[in-house]
Amino acid sequence: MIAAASPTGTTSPTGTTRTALQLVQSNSLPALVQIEIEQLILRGELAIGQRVNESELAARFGTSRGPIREALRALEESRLVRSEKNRGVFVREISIAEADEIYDVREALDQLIGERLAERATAPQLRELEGLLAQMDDATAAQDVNSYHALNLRFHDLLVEFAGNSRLTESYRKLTKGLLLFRLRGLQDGGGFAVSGTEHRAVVEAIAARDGVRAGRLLRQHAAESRARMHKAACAVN
Amino acid sequence: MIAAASPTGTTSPTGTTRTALQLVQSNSLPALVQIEIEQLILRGELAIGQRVNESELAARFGTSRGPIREALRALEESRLVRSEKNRGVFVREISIAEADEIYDVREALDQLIGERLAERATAPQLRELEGLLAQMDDATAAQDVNSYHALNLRFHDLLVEFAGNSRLTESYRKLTKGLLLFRLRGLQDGGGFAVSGTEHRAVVEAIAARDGVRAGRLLRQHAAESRARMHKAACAVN
DNA sequence: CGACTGTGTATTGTCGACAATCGACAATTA
DNA sequence: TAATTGTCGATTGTCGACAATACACAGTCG
Repeated sequence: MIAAASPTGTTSPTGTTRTALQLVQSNSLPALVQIEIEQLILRGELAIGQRVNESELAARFGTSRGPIREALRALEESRLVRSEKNRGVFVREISIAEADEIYDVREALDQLIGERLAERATAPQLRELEGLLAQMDDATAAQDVNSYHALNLRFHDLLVEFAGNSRLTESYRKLTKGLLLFRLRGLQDGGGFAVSGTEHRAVVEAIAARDGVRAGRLLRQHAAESRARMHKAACAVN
Repeated sequence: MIAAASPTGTTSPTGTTRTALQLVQSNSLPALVQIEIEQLILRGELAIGQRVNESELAARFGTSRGPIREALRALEESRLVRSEKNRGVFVREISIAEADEIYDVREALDQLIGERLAERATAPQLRELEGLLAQMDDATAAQDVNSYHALNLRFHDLLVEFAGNSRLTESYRKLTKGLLLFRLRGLQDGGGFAVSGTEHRAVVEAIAARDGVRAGRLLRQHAAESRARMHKAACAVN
């Protein structure tokens, strides 16, 4: 599973689930609602391009429309929805041109991530990454696309997390979330299964070798390959 | 002056002021309020760290608290304010460590900007940049710090705009806005007056020569120098 | 004298209600 | 018939009111 979305930006690093008490005390209702709606969008329960009905959401969450509207405004700021005056808010959809723009930025950030990781990654973190690689190999062997996809997301999320720059993490996450809104959802990463495996391993090796420029270059290339796969898959459909 | 903040992200490219009719029709009240509050923060009329009073703002803008709250939630998402439950929202302040994190990302983006500019900048755009350089020389000669600062902001804003990637523009703007929340406001760019001049000129020359790697490297260095100046200024104070 | 407790006020959090607007469909007219 | 206009239901935009909470301050007790 992807790291839990947190409107305050403070994601619990260890992935520990806080008690409901803490959660309701720290986060306000609009913030909770925001997380919930974001999940709805990212899971595809709210279809891309679909209009979001405020009253309906309010009824669903058992609140009034006020908190819902606040949450939607936040989601608009993070570009997950778009809002048309007097018409409502819609789940945002991005074109391939826009996905390209995102990839352009993402590649640059990926390079930075690689460089920083090579400097800062600790031994336990490296072990965790390698553990993930092994799991991904298993998923590949079993041809389990869903597991692989989840592991892949987690892998990249850990990479940026371990880079140790919260702003970088935030920017990167926002970008990747946007990528999930691509019209042709499902082929964001057109089944680049086995290929990714070796690429991932090379990245981790470069990090372990403390070779920043190589890690950066490899991670950037990896993002570029992902983009290329997206193009290929998109062309195959169109 | 810095490019007008637009909560929808669609900044008018030519800088044409739309009619009030269009503005009130396209942008909803919370969006307008958001722009207004953001300006208040960026101009320093709302002091860094200060609590923002919802009722007060509502009275000031002649609305109820609803739209104010929506605007504040959006500003929270863009990290210009932080919100504490049942206590209110505060204008965010960033430490030097956080500024460092932002600079880390900004440097990477600046490099990307330089590369893209060298590919895409048109002749008129180059002329506009050179015109700005001349104006900045004038400001330097007149020792007019305020004008220089405004021109400098505009220069960098044009650079990212001309790079022709809206997502990049958005990310970059959000980052630079965050930088303005640095505790020691005023010395974000510790008076690197004349120095910047030659750096800027070198960047524009590299772009004009269509040398992407050089433009990227120079622009990244320029950001690094800016960061260094911030550190120097901060140390001088502490 | 210091710490604790209980009030009062200011502010935020949430809600339900009403006005404004939009889109669709029916009615009208040339 | 086709285009225009009028009307209606649904949904959003905004508001004022009330509840919940936090903070400051006075009062009390050891």
